[in-house]
Amino acid sequence: MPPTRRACSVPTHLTTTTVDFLGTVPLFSGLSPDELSSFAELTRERSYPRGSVILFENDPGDSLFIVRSGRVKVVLIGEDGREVILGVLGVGQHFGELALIDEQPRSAHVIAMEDSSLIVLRREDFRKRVESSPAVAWSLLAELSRRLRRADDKIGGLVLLDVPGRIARLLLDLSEESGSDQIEKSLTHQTIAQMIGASRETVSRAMKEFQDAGWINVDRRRISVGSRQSLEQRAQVRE
Amino acid sequence: MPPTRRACSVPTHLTTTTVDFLGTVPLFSGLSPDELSSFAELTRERSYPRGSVILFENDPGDSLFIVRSGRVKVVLIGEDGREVILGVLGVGQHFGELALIDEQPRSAHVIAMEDSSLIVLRREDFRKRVESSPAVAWSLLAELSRRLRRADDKIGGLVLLDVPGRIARLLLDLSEESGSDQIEKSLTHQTIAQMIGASRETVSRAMKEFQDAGWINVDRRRISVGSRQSLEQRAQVRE
DNA sequence: TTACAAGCGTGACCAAGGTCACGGGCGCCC
DNA sequence: GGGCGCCCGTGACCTTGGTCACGCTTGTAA
Repeated sequence: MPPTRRACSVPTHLTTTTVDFLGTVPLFSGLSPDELSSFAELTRERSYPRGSVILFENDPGDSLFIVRSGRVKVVLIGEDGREVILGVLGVGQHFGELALIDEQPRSAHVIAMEDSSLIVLRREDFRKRVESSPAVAWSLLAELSRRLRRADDKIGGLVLLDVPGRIARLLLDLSEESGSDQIEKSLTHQTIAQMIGASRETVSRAMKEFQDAGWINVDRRRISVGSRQSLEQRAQVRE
Repeated sequence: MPPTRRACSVPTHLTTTTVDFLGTVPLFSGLSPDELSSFAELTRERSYPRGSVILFENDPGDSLFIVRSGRVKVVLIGEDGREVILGVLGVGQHFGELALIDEQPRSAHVIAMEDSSLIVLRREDFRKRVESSPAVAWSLLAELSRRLRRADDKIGGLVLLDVPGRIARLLLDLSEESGSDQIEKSLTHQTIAQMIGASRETVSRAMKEFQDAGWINVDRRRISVGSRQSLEQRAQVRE
């Protein structure tokens, strides 16, 4: 699947379109055009080729990033090299707020999954904005809340569900996110495995069962949900 | 271990002491005495006996709670009855913000581990404060960040570490929290098991090994860390 | 077209850890 | 003091799922 590369945009700093783009970012919904453009001025744009590391765990880090194009993953890496994917962020989503709020070092690596272009904001600039604009503070709270819920969910899933259950839950989440039975992004079994804490092989076997049961359909690496209900049931704790 | 029950406080509404107490809560650090007392007026206080459920997962929920005395646990419960402890909150800590920020239903149960007394704030009252006081918004952001980091850590631990590793990490966290090698609260193996997603028996065996190795000392259910370094090493991924 | 790299399917094997079943210690309340 | 309720220690099993080792498919590049 080809990386979403637009003919137009190369690193040159195109202030006008940046403003427009920022207007579409949920974090900044509720800002007036004026506020938006004053924001946009503080902004830099950087591109990262697929596979490049955007930030490292334990770096001090003092910037906020917003995905302008492409897709990035947030991962933990064990010393043996195994990866755990904490999240996948697409266009309009942001990361790096934590280090920026509490001044702790970065808590995970972030890696570009496709060629990606990111908007960068420095701590002090961002901080001032947040403090002076309750709307931004509130969206930020809302976003962190959402992530915290997801994280807690994930913990619950890891402890209470077996691997097929976790896959079922993941698929339901993804389809909900895309708003249809189709899951937008094509995912490899390897990636799924890293998202739910399992091995590639086990995912393969479970996915096959789901297909055979008719709960999902897979066509050229694109998954769609057949029977939401069966999946939901499978995603429940059983005894 | 006896529940911390003070001779003084029964449900009567003692505004003065409430203000003093709120002043010690991290969430409200940075508020002027005036602001504090106007806050205190919006407040109710309730007591919960040990074991009682303070709030249920999926309840709509529109209040914020602050622990005034006692201790509560945040838990997920599978339909087979297994419990996962997401966190344990002590005096001065708060819960219930999420439902209050994003208006989603509660994401977990909260249960009193000891007889506890809680301060309750209603959504609208709290919301107004947050919006008008950047300091509170900022502490809230900081607290959510902290929790998010911990949650992500926990996810990493669940996927990358074996049971002894997770215990080691937990012990290190707890001792850090208490600021000494002694771990304040006495924990049963059962509780530890639920905190790290393991069975009581496995915890028993692992703890015994740690003792035999001299990494920890246990005296009448009170744990203290002997060799921090060995624990740290055990809490790393190994191959 | 061939060639090569990713990704997938599957079988065989193994081990971490869950489950069950006890027995024993310790504190508490009658 | 006797009984009861918790907690902990430990052995015997068994299941889930990780690991290894292949070989097959498919998509992409020369």
